[in-house]
Amino acid sequence: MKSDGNIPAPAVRRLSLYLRQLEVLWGDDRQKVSSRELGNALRLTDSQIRKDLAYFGQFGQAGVGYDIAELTTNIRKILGTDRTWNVLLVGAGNLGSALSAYRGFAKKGFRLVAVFDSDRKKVGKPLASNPDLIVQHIDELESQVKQREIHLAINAVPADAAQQIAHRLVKAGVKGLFNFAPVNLDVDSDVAVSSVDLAVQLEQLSFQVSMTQSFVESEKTRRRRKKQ
Amino acid sequence: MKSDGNIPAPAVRRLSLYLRQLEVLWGDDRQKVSSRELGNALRLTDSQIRKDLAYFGQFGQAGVGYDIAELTTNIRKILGTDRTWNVLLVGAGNLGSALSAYRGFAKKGFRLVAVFDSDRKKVGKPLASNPDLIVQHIDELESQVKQREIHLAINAVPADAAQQIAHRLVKAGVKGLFNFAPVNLDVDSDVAVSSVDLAVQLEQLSFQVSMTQSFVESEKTRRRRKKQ
DNA sequence: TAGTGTGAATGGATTCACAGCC
DNA sequence: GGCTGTGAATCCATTCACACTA
Repeated sequence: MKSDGNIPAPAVRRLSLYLRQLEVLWGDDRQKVSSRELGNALRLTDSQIRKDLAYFGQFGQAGVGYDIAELTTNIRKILGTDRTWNVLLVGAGNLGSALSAYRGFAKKGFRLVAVFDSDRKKVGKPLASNPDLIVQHIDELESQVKQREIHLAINAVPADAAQQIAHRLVKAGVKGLFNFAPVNLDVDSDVAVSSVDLAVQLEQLSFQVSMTQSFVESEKTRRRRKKQ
Repeated sequence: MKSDGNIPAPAVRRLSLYLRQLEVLWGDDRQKVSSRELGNALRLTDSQIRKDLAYFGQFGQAGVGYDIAELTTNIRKILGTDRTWNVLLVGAGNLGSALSAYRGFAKKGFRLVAVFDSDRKKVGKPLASNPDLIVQHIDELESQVKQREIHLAINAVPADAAQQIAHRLVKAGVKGLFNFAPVNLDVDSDVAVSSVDLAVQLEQLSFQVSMTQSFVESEKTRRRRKKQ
């Protein structure tokens, strides 16, 4: 594998999509795939896929394409998912609870090993949506991170607590934060943060829908109808 | 407001972040803010913020900055969130259920008005995490979309059903899809799609964490310790 | 012939730098 | 003096086009 000669972030994001598609092809018992075919499936150009992969090494065979099993293995290595990651969850509310039940994580090698909450009423009880996990009090956080070698955390606490929890997680030694609170987390530069703001996603849809001419027109006629 | 003279997608994404920060400032009873100050809070350059806003109009005052209330109103208009959007949810599983309870949507003017599932055991019952909503059978989808003027949908069904549901939603008249399934949805080009793949987000963290030298080093010594 | 890997060309987005305004 | 709005310059990502290989 090539060394990190400054790889574009968009390329890394697409790597995950390539992997997802390769897993589909693998399930279809396919052996080889070309950049063209991958591109068609993902609505990307073939040259982009070749360029992205070339950042990391030479995985293809001219005239043949890429070996699906081999490329899958290689992308997993690149993404660091050729191992199991222990993950902890902070926040046993609705969202946290749902995330703990999400099967997709385990499929990719992410193992949820601990759940924390500050609410004493929840502590000591199993999670409804995943009874294997007993909620621990947030003050157990630091010791558990060390004992169980946890490097990744999902932060599913309310917005007003998110920054403080992030700080504690980082101080405890967590290296990557998956943040659901609608705030910009401030952390050391050697800690990775990936944020999903659910409301922002809907806002983006709102923008795109509002832009499309067909929608604008239909809204106009709707309002005309109402006035009458 | 300027007409759509081809606006960069990244600029639109940042608009949501500006809005989020403006709401914080508004809560602090602030009147004005400069691009510099906004930039510091969001870790962006001041010129980027000015350029982004300039795509849509002239909202600032030289020497003074931007009026917080005014800019907030303007960005809401741009994003199309100066109105209420009716939203439906498909999939009353763990994730869908959690999403239905998420307060953040309502705060931004997104009103969840219907929930659908194919499981007859769930139909007719209220959602545990949001008892105001009664789960309807998926076959009610088409009529409800029309009757209740629903333009946005959250798709929280399993991966193998996601494409089929997306197709039905679009055919029923939904114009924007918020997709949680780990698949590339194929829809008409006038329909907006915004996808969040939770496992992909963790994969990206895994990559970033694996890259940092400090992590690589600590893993090496950990393995050494284990061998002894 | 089919398809990769990659330098060169293009296209976009970000930053710079400054005129103009409060 | 402080700050916006914006062309120009720079930086980065994507696409093109083709030499090369199986």
